[in-house]
Amino acid sequence: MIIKKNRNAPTLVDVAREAGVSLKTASRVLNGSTSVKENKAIKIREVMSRLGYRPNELARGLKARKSAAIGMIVPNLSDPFIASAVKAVQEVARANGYVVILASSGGYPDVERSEVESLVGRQIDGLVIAPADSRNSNFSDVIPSGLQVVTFDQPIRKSGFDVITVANRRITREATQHLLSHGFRRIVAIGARPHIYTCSERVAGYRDALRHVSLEPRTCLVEHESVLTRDWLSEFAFKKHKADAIICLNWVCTMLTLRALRQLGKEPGRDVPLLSFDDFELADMLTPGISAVRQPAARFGYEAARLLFERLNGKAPEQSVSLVLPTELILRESCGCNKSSN
Amino acid sequence: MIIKKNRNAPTLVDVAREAGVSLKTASRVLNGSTSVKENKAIKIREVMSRLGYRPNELARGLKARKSAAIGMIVPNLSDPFIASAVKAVQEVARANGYVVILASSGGYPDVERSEVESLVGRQIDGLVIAPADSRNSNFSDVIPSGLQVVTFDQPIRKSGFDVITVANRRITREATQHLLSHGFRRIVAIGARPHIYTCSERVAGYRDALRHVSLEPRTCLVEHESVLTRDWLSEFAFKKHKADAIICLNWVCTMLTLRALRQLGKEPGRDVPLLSFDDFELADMLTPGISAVRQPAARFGYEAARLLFERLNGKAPEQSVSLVLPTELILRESCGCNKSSN
DNA sequence: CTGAAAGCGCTAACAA
DNA sequence: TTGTTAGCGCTTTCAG
Repeated sequence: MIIKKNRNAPTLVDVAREAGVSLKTASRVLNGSTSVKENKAIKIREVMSRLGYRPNELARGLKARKSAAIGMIVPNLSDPFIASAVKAVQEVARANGYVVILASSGGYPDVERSEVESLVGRQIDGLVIAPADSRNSNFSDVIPSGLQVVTFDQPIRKSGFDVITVANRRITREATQHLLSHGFRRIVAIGARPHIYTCSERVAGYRDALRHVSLEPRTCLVEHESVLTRDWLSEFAFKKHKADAIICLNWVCTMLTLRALRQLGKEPGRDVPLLSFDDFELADMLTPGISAVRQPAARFGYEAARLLFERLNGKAPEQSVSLVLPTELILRESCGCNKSSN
Repeated sequence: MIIKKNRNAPTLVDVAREAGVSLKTASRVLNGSTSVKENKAIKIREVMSRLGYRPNELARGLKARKSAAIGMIVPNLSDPFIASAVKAVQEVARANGYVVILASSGGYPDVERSEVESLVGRQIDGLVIAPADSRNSNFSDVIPSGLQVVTFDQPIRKSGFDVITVANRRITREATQHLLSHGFRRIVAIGARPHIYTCSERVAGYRDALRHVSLEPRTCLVEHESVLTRDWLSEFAFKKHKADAIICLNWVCTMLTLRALRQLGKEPGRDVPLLSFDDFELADMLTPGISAVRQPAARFGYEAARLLFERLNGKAPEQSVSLVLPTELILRESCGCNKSSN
């Protein structure tokens, strides 16, 4: 129970003493300064490895006023889109000698805010964040002026942070138009958390497409994904809107809709044509294959991290940059394509 | 380009000065000590919030010799099983006032080792790790004696670390026996990285089952998942072993096999009965549904973190604990069950 | 109940 | 090329 006082963890002082040099000289070799006599340097390095010396990054950070750590906050790690982005950020960070502190907001602005505060307290040098809510994510006031922030997936309004997105509205319009081109007229859009940016942009794109052909939009939007059940779908998509096709506005919605449809005895894509915003593993393995809008998940992470490190290295534009990544509309069968070959 | 000297970030000294008390008194309030006159405490708190004071955790950690951070190292964030575990660990850590630094090894012991060194240098208080390789994961020598380590998914041999696993061998034996019960006789096991613990245990379980009925094992093991292509599958599983059923030994193998089968014009589960070690989203949505061994992914994370924090709080058994989590064999149709209802 | 002073491990002036 | 001397922001004896 009592923690043994480890006379452990050799410090730079130990190294210096052992090598018979001053602290500063040891520090110099640690930091790769050239101005140290080669023989001393060798000796010091030898002592370091003999003692198993590891510099204390906390102390370094305290002194240098930087931690060599970046924070990353995401709403939901279970979403493969997010997982890919995290992975990419971690890789880029590592390549830059940085470490990433990962937090998750669960999509709640208040926990997001508290996570930001926690990370700031840890003196992170930068922050990559997929905001919980474009409008209500509220932490600009706790970001110290030196801290670089890059957002992805959705922007934070009036924040001035760099942002990486896709053309949500345009691609959703195109996807909807594609569905229209198959002759469907009662296309319902299924989305969650209608107030968040990505959802509202996609809804807007969907509306654009319908309005263009003078059709009435039929949206089924839930406050929270958990509402999206079989009965809900039956009630709204079918009883109310008489859906003859469905477009799901994010990955979670697609997963839930697929399952709900099955429970209603309707085969997704066959009995009910369907298109998914967000592609996913196995989308092509379902029968029929699910047509989808594909976002470059890993690239979100790469670009966010790249941008962040450019800023940290002082080589980035003055103003905040807004990067729009390309998307792809992957046509498989569920949208109505290639029915014959099915 | 030139970083502006921010006369920013108020420190405790600023707070104390502003409140007209000594540094120590401010510190006491910060740490919730009771022995401070209420009126002073109030004043200090008021100043803190007015100044937007945030304690510098680096400095705290330096002094306290602990960072309130734990490290987590995983082989592959894209694997949903791993993602769930990470999510769970993060949640538990947050609940304990800790932060998690996430690193990924890509399955390579040498990068894993370097990540461990990096984390240790950051003075993490604990480490949760899904080792890259049970036999070759090699970093015990860089773990300071005070650092608590919990491994999951696979143990590290002779490490003495706590470990959380499932009964890989038993459940794979049972899964194989289930396949046998359907009358299949040329069941091939497809796995990757045969030297790692989970793979070899599962292969052993598979062998147990076949040996029990005097059948010859037919294993198709690749050094790396990337080898698992359509042609490879055709060559080994079918030309060589004449597979009449397949058992995939992990998620990645399942994904690749599913796809390869389709490319060979064989419908997984219909033309080739199949069972997957690792359940996955949509396993039930494929036609036929894919039967699978389900590991309690999130529980791996919860238990690992729980155990770690028990140790950090000094309330855990002296000796290292080995926890075996329950698994489930989810029978859908791909194994040969319920063909009629299909 | 409160404060002065020392120091966690490291780096950065500033000499020597 | 080297060493001495201050701190980074915080906690903590140990006196008052």
